[in-house]
Amino acid sequence: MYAYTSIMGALERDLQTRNGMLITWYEVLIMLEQAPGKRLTHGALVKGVILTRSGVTRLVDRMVKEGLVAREQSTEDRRRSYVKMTARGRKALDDAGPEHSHNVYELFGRHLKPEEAPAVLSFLARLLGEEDRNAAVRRVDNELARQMDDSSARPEGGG
Amino acid sequence: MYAYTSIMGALERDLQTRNGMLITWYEVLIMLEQAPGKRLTHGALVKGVILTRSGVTRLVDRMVKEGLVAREQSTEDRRRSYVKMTARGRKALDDAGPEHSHNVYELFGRHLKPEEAPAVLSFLARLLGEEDRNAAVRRVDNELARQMDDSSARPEGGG
DNA sequence: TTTCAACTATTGCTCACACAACTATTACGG
DNA sequence: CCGTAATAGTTGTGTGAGCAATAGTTGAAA
Repeated sequence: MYAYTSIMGALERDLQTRNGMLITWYEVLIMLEQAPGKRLTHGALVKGVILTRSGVTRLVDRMVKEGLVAREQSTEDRRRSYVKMTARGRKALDDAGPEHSHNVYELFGRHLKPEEAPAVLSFLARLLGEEDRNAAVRRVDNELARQMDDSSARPEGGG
Repeated sequence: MYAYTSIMGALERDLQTRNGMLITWYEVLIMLEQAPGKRLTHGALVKGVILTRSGVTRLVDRMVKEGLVAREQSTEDRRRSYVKMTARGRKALDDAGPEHSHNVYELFGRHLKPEEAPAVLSFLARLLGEEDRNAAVRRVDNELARQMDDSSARPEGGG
């Protein structure tokens, strides 16, 4: 078990470096896309991504530098600053999507047999359900389910 | 799914910071304990821990500094240096063991229903089986199984 | 209005890690 | 024996992250 988490960390690292797109960036872009108004505060990102406030500040810094997102101060509450996707970010997301799905499939979906899926998914859901990461869990669940579908429809794993 | 790996990373971080004992240190100590002659080369550690050579060098550096392990040059091959557990490391391992088991149980075992265990474990085994981390996988499997036993015998999760 | 607490984001500092270049040693082929 | 490759470990450098301290903003109470 001590190895369990380390291994997951390693897989995460694999995912990060396989393409140019880092998984954290991808996560942020996905969150922004799904957000009402296509924008989120740092605080909202902190809840969705597994980072501290400072981590989010710097993550957003890097993404701004790459032109993927832009900051925009809130007019109602000047403590807040919204993070918005740029056209460039939009494009990056579109480009990375298929590749990312492919990686996910390669790493996970390919090994997840249909008859195991319910057990694995419900285990993961319970595992994470008690944390304040419910949104993330739901997304995991959704995407894994989608991967399962894809894997039968298109065994090459693209998407 | 993009969230999946990040979440695992977060859990890893939890495990690391919950006690004084970092999970990587614990892993090294466990490996040393199980090793024939209670000693391992850096190379062997690289295979077991999820780190590069340089990472292991520095990890061992830190552990040496804390007095948990000691380096010892091989006489047959002077490129090699063995890492050996010290008495202090031995004690640290004994102290951390129960706490660690408790954490593992809290984080994982508690959520793993017996009827789900086979699916979850075999999924994880396949997931990781193709990598060159077979040893780690086997340990995961063993320890998870043990956790399952413990959880029925002593629901408080101690070890 | 001033003051104070709560909140949002940023910055300084340090850490653990990867990558790549390096040193030292050993194995192999001539 | 010498030179070349292969191996084991170390070190320089850069990066992403957390923690703690900080600045600025808001709301509420005196």
